[in-house]
Amino acid sequence: MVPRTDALTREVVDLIGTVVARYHEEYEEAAAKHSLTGAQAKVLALLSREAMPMRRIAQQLKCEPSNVTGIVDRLEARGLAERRPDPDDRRVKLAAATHEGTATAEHLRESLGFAREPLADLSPAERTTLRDLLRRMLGESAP
Amino acid sequence: MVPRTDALTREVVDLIGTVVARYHEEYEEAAAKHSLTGAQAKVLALLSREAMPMRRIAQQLKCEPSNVTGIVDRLEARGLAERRPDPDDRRVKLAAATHEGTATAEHLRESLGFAREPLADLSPAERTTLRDLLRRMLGESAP
DNA sequence: CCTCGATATTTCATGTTGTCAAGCAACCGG
DNA sequence: CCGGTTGCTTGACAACATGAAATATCGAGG
Repeated sequence: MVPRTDALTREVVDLIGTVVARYHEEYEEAAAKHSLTGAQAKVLALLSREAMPMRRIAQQLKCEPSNVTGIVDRLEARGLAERRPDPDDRRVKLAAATHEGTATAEHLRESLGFAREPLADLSPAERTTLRDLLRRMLGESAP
Repeated sequence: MVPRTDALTREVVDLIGTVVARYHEEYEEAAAKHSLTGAQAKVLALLSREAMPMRRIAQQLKCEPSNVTGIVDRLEARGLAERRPDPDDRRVKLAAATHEGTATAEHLRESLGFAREPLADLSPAERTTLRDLLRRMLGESAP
């Protein structure tokens, strides 16, 4: 049993909190550079990989589908996404990134500095260690 | 130079993204259990440590001071926080957690499972390693 | 085939968070 | 005491988020 007041655990949690905060900052900042909000950037990143029904976007974002309607509306209004009918189910609308949307998502990924800057100080061996620790932390050790 | 497409770096970034997502989920969930939003919970956590001027809350949250007004308004309306005059500067209002606010913040901290659950699988030595790597990643090696 | 319940999306009402500009009160240096 | 700055609030507005109700479609059972 890990006592809640364990100084080491507390410190790690604090550090993770800092990582989370910084990640968000950079994400919002990168999105803003393309005149996107964080939510719009997230959806666009999803759609740039594959088209998907509104309902699935909501699941990924962990929010209500009615919310997604508005976000996709705004992406669509700017020509970054579009709605297509699903040939298999006429209830479903498939949201997809347009050409321009895919390009924007690409730029976004590139300008997301968090990938390189903070990790640059770590050697490959350290990065491997970090990867393994994060994996275990997230419980991906199961198979 | 670290190539952007480095598979290891990419994987670590993905893992961090997952950590960030999970952290947020749990934070919002824990806040919701006390009928608080994430922003309210964050401010309450700050205030439970020490009273501070509105302006400083805004700095910590990285948002406009006018935004903080509303959040503290809602906390105040529920008796979790209060505004006190600053004896040294009559322009300043010190926001402080009430008794009940402090108690709520305490419960919040406890119900924030992220502290223990995911780290439980790591040995103390591994946690130390993780701490050191995170520290270096965040550039705290500077002294 | 037809109806009934379930599903996918949207619309509407409402609340919270966030920005920005404008306003007021209080501080401070000359 | 005056003028500029600082701290906070207010107002208008956009985005995000939820929940309830409306619409259209699907699918299974009668």
